[in-house]
Amino acid sequence: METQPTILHADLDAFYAAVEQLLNPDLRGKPIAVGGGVVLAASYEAKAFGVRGGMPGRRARELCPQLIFVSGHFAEYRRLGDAAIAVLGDFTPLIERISIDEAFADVAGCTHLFGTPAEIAATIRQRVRDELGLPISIGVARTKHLAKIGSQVAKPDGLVVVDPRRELDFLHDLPVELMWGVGPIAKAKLNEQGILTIGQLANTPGRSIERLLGVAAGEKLAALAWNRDPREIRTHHRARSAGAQSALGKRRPDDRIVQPTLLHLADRVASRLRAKSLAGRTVTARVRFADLRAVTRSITLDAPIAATTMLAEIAGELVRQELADHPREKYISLLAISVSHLDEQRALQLDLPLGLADERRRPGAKTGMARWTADKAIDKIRERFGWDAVGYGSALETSRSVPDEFRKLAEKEL
DNA sequence: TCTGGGGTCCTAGGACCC
DNA sequence: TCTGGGGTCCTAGGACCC
Repeated sequence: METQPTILHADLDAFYAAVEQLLNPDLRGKPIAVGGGVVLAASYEAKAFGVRGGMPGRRARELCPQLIFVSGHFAEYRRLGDAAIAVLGDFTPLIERISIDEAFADVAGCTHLFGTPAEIAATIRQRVRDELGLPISIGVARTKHLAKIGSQVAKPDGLVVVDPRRELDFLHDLPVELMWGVGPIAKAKLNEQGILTIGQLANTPGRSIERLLGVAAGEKLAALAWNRDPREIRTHHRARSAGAQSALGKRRPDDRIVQPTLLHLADRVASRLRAKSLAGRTVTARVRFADLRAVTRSITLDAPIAATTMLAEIAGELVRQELADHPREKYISLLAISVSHLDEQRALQLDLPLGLADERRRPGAKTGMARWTADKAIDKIRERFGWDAVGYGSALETSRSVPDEFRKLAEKEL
């Protein structure tokens, strides 16, 4: 007797655009894009013209002159995304949420209550349609990889159940780029070798794939191509890093730009860490130049930090080194800060100034205790009055190319 | 007319330790 | 003087995913 396919992958179709068309009936059936300077999301009608997420608004308008731009209803995305995932939650607690609009679920334990996995998937799709007004595609299979591919094949607004007896038949005819982990670069390398389908990949010697894509990727893809996917549903993820970035257009790497930008980024990252009683030992700063080449520099500290000004200063030093290493670069186009090696801070330690030892090297600087107190005070005010009530980096308001609400949607739970 | 912002994981070289 | 090997951590870059 075979294992039944009980893994579902559910994926809301063109989610942000679908929400806009739900909220405003005039937009239904029309090519729309959420965003302005940059396309954050496009409706299927717009995708038909080649409009894609991340594309400059101007380019999108060239491709599709009748494209309608709408500013996003980000709070609605949050609400409806959560509501859709909650429908899954009515069937099983075994849910792994991937993003605002996508999740895996394992329904093995509830088929006696609700019917076969295929019936459950059909019910979920109907309920999301009826209760929320949104199309959602679902793949059902024995593994996450097949379920994910199933939902991609099912789009838009479809359901695909992969018959356990026909898994390799299903898989091997599909193009390699449908596999998890095959992006534009890997696809090009594989295609160059005449490998177009997953079946062709499966029948290529493991060694040549590893030579092409590296050992880890080669082994992973070979396993997936033969339908060996050991990954299980993971309901609790621990984030391994937290970061923030800001595109700047094209600017001279001037302290008057760099410092306030880094302070703002540090503020975003550090306050998120403090809210979850986390701190991190490794600070990474990224500078992108005008030609979009980027360099990173990182430092691993002896003790984890979560203080805004300290993070900003360390990032500032890293950025200074990067700029010094590239004296011929006249312009920068992006700054980013990331903190990793995250560690849970015990409540007791949290009330103490972290990195106090650093003060010795900075005579005259604010003490660690003073900084910590200032951070905590800001956190408290924000708890009561909202993020914008107080903080750093207000000078940057005008240069923000993407709304903060959009950023928040992309943040993973720490 | 060069594209936003949040992440994860892998690779490769070097330092350092036993 | 030249010779071995394994393991861990750090750093920089890159591919990929949503």
